[in-house]
Amino acid sequence: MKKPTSRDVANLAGVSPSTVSFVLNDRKDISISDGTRLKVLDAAKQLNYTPNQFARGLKTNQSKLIGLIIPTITNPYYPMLTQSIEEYAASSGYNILLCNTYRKVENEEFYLNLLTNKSVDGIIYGFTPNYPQIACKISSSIPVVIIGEKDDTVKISTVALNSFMAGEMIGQHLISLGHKNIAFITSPLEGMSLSRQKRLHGIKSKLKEYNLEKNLVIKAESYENESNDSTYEIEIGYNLTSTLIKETKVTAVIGVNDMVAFGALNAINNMQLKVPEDISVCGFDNIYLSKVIRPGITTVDHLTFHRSKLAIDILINRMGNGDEDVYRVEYEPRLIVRESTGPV
DNA sequence: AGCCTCTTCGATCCTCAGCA
DNA sequence: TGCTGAGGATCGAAGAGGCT
Repeated sequence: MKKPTSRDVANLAGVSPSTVSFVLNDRKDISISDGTRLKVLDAAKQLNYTPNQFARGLKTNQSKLIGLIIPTITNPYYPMLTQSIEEYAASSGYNILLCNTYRKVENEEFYLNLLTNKSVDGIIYGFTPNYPQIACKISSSIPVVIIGEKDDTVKISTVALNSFMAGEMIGQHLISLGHKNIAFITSPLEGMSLSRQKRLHGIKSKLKEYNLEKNLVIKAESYENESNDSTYEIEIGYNLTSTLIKETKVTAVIGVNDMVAFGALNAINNMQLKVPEDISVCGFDNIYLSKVIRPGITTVDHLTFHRSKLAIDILINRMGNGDEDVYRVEYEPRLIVRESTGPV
């Protein structure tokens, strides 16, 4: 069975292929009689015709595809990001090609090359690139926008979140509740995780303001153990918190993200302690689960939808109008206080 | 064998002819 | 003169076929 083409539609309707193109693309600058228009639409419906996107791209030099690169799908933050990007891109007539790097540099490079070969119209990074040199090189031929950390050395438009401020917000919140012994638990801090480091710096800076910096306990999983298992981050939170409670007298635990905070919550519950009466727990990202579980997790919202929308707008502006400017937009995070944090 | 030219795929769009 | 719609060039890559 051969897929019907515009020529088949034209033959059935008794018009030329160009007339089919005018009608189906609803060209306002060309007048077509209502009778011809109806004949074309009927023929297209009868044949169940859909335009061949590759052929269209051949002529227009547009694939209407945007490549979205994310580091993992196991953390619900990234599906949330993907969904908001997909929805907004669709409303502008674009489709998304999703690439999951599993936080591996070689996968990132592979997908960048794949997306270039697939002739996508633009690329969105859902995180700060681990390979900025390659991303910069590709951005000279394909529009690229990063939804990640602000980095002035990278000449790519970036829609960032102030992770330092996010850390400060959490720190200030816990201090205002009277917490003096605070722990920060995290997946590996080495190498690639700029946002993890900035969150920590923000927390440190706020504690320093109150002369509490020395009280901060930092527990990080080692880089060698980083995995793509779907429960990996929850396990880190669980294991690090279990050790923490045995070894120290912390009254508040900050997870590097909500998933790690979930693990902390489980560990505390398992040790017959109460959240927040015995230990307060908070995280970052404001994923939907942090609102659903009990107690709800105090966290920092990333304004994911707004940032996704802006990233697509910047990308489409460059794809459509050839806008060469490099934009660096930084959003201020929002603290979301829920039941998992309380007074000491 | 190696190189070059032509053809093919399907949709789009510019140009132009026919007609009222 | 304006409306309508046909003809054909064009896009990029791959394969076929011809020539040296």
